[in-house]
Amino acid sequence: MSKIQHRNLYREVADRVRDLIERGELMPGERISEKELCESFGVSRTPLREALKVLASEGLVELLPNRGARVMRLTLKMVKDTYDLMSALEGLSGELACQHISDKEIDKICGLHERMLDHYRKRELQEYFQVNQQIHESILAASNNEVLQEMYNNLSQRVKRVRYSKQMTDTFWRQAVEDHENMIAALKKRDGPLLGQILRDHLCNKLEVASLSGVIEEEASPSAANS
Amino acid sequence: MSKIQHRNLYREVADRVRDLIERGELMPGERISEKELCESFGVSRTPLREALKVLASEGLVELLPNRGARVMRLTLKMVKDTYDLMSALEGLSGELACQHISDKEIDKICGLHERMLDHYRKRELQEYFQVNQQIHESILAASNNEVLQEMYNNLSQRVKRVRYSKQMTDTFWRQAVEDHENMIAALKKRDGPLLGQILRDHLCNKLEVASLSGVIEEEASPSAANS
DNA sequence: TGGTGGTATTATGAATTCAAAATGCTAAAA
DNA sequence: TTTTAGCATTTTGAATTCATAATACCACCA
Repeated sequence: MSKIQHRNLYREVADRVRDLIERGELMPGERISEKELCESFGVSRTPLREALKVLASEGLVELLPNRGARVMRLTLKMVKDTYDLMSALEGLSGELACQHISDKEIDKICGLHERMLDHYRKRELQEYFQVNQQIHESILAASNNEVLQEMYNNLSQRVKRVRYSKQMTDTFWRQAVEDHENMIAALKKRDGPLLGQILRDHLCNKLEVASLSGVIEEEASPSAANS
Repeated sequence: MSKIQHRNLYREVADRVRDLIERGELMPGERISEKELCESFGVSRTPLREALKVLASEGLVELLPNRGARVMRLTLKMVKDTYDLMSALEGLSGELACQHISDKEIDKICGLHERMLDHYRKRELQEYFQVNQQIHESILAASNNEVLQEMYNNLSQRVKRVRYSKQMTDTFWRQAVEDHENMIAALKKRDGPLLGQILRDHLCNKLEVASLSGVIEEEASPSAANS
């Protein structure tokens, strides 16, 4: 029996705004007009304002007192810092996963790994990333630590909108796949410390950061803030 | 020149409620009556409700749709999970600190370390914990990663109210001090991976968890929820 | 006596209203 | 021509009001 979802308006609104930010319809630094959004959602200002408060404490939105809200702007440093954090959390997730994971779950992840290898061999970058992400998500889920999952998802949400333009060089890609081979081995042995180490050092995140150096505006470029 | 603090009511209110929770004037599971709090703060319901939304997404408060707010109840598992997370974050903070920390800051931490040792020798538990905490905070600050600091502080806030009744056995205490000796050594060498490792495994957190097993109600004991 | 149904009360959710701050515009002065 | 003062407009902050869901209470019935 599935739970009855008492959805309040402010939750609904928060989800919608989150979505707008994620898909880039609200750009970083862009002013969020309460009036405009209220009209497009067909709600009054109260639930919208409540939603904005929530999004602010999630780090997606910036509230300037008496001057409204704007989509949080990501500096290169913030993104780097966030990825560092995510690596550490992934490390922990691996360590914990080894303590809790069932044989069946390991099998499932191995299956994903095989599929990933397949996409690697066929050089299907898009599909590769997708399965790759599923593997990391599975490990995170196996950690059996909900606080960890909540935090990781929050961080991931923050940087989601800059997740594109991942150009893999051949050497990087090979190294990443090698990391995954080692991960699977550690997982099968249920060697938590080892899996943790591998995940913390896994260069997938590091790579993304590296490839970002051009994509994000560095520090406050005042012009980008306006309108 | 210090920034002008445009403090909105909802921030003020959130701080006040956070404080009430931290100091145990609002107990876990206790119903939060909007009317009552509004009257005691002398504000209308709007800013209070906004504050509650924020506190909810900070994990301090639980919002039951159409049924009001209550102080988040901590299960033993949640606290354990949170401490696991905090250890991982401390590990990261150590790793990063080694990359950024100045000689002067290292000196400062060494000074704190000496003071801590002194309290250890004199068996001044209270003072020991205080200086101990300052050391960890200094390392966190030296990490130069604000996202990390924000997240650590949030987690710390969540479990603050169960931070008491730390009874140290002699062996534990000695081990903890030994850890600190190694930490200082790693810090002086600026050996990030080593300091990270030590901090992740530092049994201070593990100890606290262990000592909690009796303190917190395990899982939903329905009676504790009411009134 | 225990349980069910229905009404009254209370508390929450959301819209509206009122107040205050910020912004934009025009005009006057340096 | 540029700057600044002052007013009008817009936008945000907070209180109030209205609507709706939850709770408490009581009578009625088995």
